[in-house]
Amino acid sequence: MTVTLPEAVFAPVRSQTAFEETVERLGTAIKLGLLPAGSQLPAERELCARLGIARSTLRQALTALSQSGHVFATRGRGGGTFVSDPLPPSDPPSPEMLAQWRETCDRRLAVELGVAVLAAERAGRAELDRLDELAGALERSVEDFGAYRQADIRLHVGLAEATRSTELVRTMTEVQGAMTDLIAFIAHPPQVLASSNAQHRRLLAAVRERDAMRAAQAMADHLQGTEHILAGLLPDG
Amino acid sequence: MTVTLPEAVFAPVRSQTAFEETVERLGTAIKLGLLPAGSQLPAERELCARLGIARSTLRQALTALSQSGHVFATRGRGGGTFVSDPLPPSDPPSPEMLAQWRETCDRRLAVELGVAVLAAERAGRAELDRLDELAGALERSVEDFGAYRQADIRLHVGLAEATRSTELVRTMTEVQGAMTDLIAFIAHPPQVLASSNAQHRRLLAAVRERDAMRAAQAMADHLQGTEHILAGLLPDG
DNA sequence: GATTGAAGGACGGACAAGCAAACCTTTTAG
DNA sequence: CTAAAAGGTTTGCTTGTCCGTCCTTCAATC
Repeated sequence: MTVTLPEAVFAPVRSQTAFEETVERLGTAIKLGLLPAGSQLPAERELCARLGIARSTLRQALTALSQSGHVFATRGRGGGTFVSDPLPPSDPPSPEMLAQWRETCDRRLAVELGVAVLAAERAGRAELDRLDELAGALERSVEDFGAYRQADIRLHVGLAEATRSTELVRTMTEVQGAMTDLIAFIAHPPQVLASSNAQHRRLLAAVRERDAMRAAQAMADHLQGTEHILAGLLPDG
Repeated sequence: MTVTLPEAVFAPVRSQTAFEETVERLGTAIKLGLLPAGSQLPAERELCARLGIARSTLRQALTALSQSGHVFATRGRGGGTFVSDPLPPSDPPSPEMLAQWRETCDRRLAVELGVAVLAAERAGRAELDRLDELAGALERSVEDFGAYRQADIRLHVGLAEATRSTELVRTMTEVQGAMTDLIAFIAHPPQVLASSNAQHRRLLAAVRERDAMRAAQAMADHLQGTEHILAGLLPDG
């Protein structure tokens, strides 16, 4: 029996710098609305402690984010760093981004399936109620894709939080960021969003009944929608 | 509606150095048997090019791995760097490792479910046959846990390869490395391994029939075994 | 047996990232 | 008015990484 060596072992090592990772994390959180427009970030001295980086490194990141218009700072007592309102227009997805769309969808599938199953096992009553609320908000915004997308993200991230796995929450936000870049420029007629909502409800119902596999199935159906749309628009990844 | 801010946004930034990441990658590949004992690594000058790092950095990593006894080098023409045979005894899992066991299992669940579903969609005939072979090898080694574990890893990584997603393969090897550290010191009687084998067969059958959800279910059942064992032995994560 | 080429091994200079600890400037709450 | 709390600035140091060069070893080949 021959042993096929996965070439992934010798694939390039991607060592992100602390600066890059910070820009990525905060930038994504802002674009996803996890840090709402107008809200205040923790003070620099506190934030760098929380992130485990030096203040100068954090400031580099904040400078980058302020130059791209995602954030602004005011000085003096009572000042601070705030998320811009309104946010700057998002720029079109890069060619590299588009070339990797399938990998991105695959990662998303993995995270979301895992989250669906674990949430079904672990979600508490309060969390379920909150998720239902979010689904309600979602249904009320089928006419405004920006608002819809934001509520959608909250729902998915909320589901991840219900698993009580910080790692999954982190991955989920990362993946949602990548997906947002991909789908920002795709038309989403209200009918599509409505069917998406129906899938959300089925998903939440399955989670509430602690039926992990039905939740997984609902999630898979849900994700397939986006994937088919992308497959129609983009070349194979 | 209040917005719960995921504290994951401000969680510490972990910026691994290229050196650390290389040790981790090669070390894991060796421990998992992806780089078989006795096999030769690519020449340093080639390997550093493939990994996208400087030769001095690679040498740091190789020095570390040779000091830990995972690798040795011979000089001169026809020489090279080779995986040790036999491998050094693995050291017991660190307390931090054990404290994170649940997060590790959660990550594994996500990856493996995703892999199961995608493999069911995409696995080709040849790949399926190879996976069946691996399952056969697995069944022949229920008496020797070391051999069993190695074959098990090959099967799971092989499944990941069948998805044709390099990202999933990378994550799978990473997660399998973490799992190996966790379960190395847990007794696995042949009966347990036998029932594990039955689950493998069910999984592969579902994949062959392109029944994604049955594959997911089979995988979930399979993973639950380890998780229950760990839950019995370790405090809550 | 001499030569050659391919491999690991070692060193030094240049550069960039990151850290730490100050100190400066602005603004407002009290 | 003043103290406190925030962002803004500067400086020096440490460490990781890269690149290039040269050395050493030793089997294959002529």
